[in-house]
Amino acid sequence: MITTPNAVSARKRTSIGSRRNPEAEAAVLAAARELISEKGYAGFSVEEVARRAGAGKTTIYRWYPTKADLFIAIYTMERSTFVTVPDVGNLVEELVQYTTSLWRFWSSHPAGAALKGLIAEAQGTEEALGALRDKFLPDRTADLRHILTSGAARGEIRLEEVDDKVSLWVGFSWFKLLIGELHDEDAIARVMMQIAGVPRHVQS
Amino acid sequence: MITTPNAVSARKRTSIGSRRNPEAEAAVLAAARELISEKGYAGFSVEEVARRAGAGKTTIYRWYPTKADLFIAIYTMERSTFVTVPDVGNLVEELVQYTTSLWRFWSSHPAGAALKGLIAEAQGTEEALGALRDKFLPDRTADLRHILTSGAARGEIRLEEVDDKVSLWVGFSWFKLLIGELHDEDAIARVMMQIAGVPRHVQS
Amino acid sequence: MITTPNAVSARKRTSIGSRRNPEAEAAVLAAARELISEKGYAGFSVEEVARRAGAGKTTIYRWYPTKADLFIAIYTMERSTFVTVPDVGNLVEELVQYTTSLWRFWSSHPAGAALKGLIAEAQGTEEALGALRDKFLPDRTADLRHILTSGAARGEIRLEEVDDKVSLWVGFSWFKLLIGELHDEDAIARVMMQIAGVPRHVQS
Amino acid sequence: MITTPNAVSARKRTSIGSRRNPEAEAAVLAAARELISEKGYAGFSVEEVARRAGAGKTTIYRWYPTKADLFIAIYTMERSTFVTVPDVGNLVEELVQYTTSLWRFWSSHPAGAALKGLIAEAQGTEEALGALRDKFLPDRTADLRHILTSGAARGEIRLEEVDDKVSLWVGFSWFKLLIGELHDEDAIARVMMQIAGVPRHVQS
DNA sequence: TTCTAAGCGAGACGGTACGTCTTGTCTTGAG
DNA sequence: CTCAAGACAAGACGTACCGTCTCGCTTAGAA
Repeated sequence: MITTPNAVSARKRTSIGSRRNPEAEAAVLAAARELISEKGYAGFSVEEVARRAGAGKTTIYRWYPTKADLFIAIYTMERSTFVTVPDVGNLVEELVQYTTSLWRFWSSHPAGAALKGLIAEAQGTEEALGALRDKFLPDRTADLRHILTSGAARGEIRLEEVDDKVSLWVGFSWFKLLIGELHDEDAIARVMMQIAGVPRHVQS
Repeated sequence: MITTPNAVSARKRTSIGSRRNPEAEAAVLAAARELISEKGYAGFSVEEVARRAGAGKTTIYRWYPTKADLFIAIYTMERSTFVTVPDVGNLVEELVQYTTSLWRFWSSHPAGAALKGLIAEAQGTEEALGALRDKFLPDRTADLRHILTSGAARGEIRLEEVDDKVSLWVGFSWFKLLIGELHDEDAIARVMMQIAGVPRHVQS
Repeated sequence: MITTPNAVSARKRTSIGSRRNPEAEAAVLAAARELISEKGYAGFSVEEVARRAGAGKTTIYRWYPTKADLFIAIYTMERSTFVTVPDVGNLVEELVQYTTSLWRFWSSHPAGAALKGLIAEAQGTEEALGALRDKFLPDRTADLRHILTSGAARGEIRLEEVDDKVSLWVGFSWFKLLIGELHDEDAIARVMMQIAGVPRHVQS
Repeated sequence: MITTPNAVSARKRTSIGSRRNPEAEAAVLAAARELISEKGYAGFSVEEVARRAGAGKTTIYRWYPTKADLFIAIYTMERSTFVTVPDVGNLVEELVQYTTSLWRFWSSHPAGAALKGLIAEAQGTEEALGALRDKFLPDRTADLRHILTSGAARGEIRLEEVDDKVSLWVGFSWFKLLIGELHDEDAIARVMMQIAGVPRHVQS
């Protein structure tokens, strides 16, 4: 495999003293992002990232001791930019908007592949599982939890249900992500009503 | 690495002519089962399975061209024996029983690890994804679909909702499996009510 | 196969930075030497060399992209030490001494097996053939050529004959090596006279 | 690799009872011949021969316990047809003609590759070496020996020299074969004079 | 200023696994 | 007893990554 030098990899980068070189960090992340969007989770390797970024493997391992950390970093890179939290005062509507924007984010950015990689990685090592469950999940579901809690405050659902609804929502979205059915956006509206607990006769 | 001979590996097995040797097949499956329950998805390799089973790698690849196929085989080995489909005439109750028995199956047998491995593998290769989505999933959700369809026949839910409820249920269960929270059996009852769509005031 | 640790394999060797570790190189060569003298050309595998040397296969392939290169390295390791170029001012005498010392070298060191391996390997792959013909042969026949050229300078043979005599000599020596008749040292004197072109009546 | 079925492989051949089926034998030899001329010594495998010939591997191993035996069979198949023993009453001339015809035979038929394979194989196993030295060589040098003996009878060389000259001749020819220089036919005349021992002043 | 501490690229190192290939043995079932 | 077919154990092939290590360089800030 020939190293594909590109705009990203500023060649002949070097140390800028006894602290991190943000250029190097950016190059690594960009290369990782590029690689995972090109080849997916398979075909993603630290070796190749280093090659493309023109970085030493050590440099990468210094910042991201685990592949999971790297995936999280790729994921986090852009998430906040693209996914917005709607505030329309209606639970189902908010869930639908939020889910739709997230699924589109997963589809259109390396983020989807990165999350798949993170989940897959978590099945392999205990640390990765910990990172996923205890660090990634709480952070990434904060918005969702906020939406649900607001709904509860408005009386649309009960507060005790929030946790379970989070699990349901995450499970459903991951499932669609993992089996590659993010294109099925029609399901979103139907399932969000279900999760929000809208009575049957209203759902027609 | 010294080969660890064990009960499983009937030594000095050989060909029984121009068709499969069931002994060899059994030894391979047993070794695979054992290995995945010991070391999990990481640390599972065809190489090691062959070593333990006293089988040639070719033999394994002959039957299971993909790791995914092997995971499915391990999973299928015992599933039917352990997971039974309840028939009590009440949707929530049936879902709770079914889910509980499945979660316990995942927890107590290599099956859980095998399924995690299958899902992880599916993130890596296109074939594995196909096997998971188009072969494994339809088969393995048939029982669930039956439970839901029966409930619809009794008028507990509407028939059009079945597909989405299957997705919700699978998503939820996979999620708990993937983040290692199968021990949280209390959630089952609450979430099954939610999935079944039992009105809020009844859920108390 | 249980790894047989031996004197050769300095355990727990590691990198010494971004350049070759001569210790590792030595261990590989020693293991290869040992292996070929033990098991011959068949039974020589990079895998086993790596095992014995306590080296990664990659390490070996890094230096010796082809088995042929490895054979050449083994051969070259000691050749110069053991085979000396005589200088007695008489062509036949020099050829006899040189041939005898070379045959004994082939008999008593892994070198013989290595050369046989190199020749056999060259029948299999084009690169090996190239290495043998264009790299190995010219180098290794330089001494012989020198002996013959000196003889020509003294008028014992004609200069135009040197190339053919080299071919004759190499052919004869390889032949004896390849069919395992290096013990037949009596033939040396007779054949060297023939190659040198000593008239028949003198040969009695 | 896709099996290339061809005219050679009589499909759906079967046993003709309790003795060898000459059709099968022919198919095996033809396939072997074809294979070695196509891919050379490397890329020659019993497996592939069986595939092409539509023969069972067992069948091949029954007749040719060693690869060497198979090579000899391929070689012998055509040798007698193509190489003729000249009889012109002049040693050098006979040697030149004989050598030329043999080199051309090696170049233009699978025979050359087969002989290279046989020699290479002989470096690997003791049986192959035995077959080469004790069975193949005496047979195949009978003609040459006859030529030389006749020359001795005519007084051109001495009878005691025959053995050494055979070695010289075989060594030289093998050498040219093994390093792939059979095209160098000019060398033949010069070297045959040398082997025949024609005095220098005549060689001009 | 000089020294120290860390970051950085490069890439060698011992390993492990991959999926393919070949070897020589074995058995069946048909003839 | 022969044959085609092909399963089987074994293990080598050459490639790809893993995560660790050391080198030799660069720079910033502490002494």
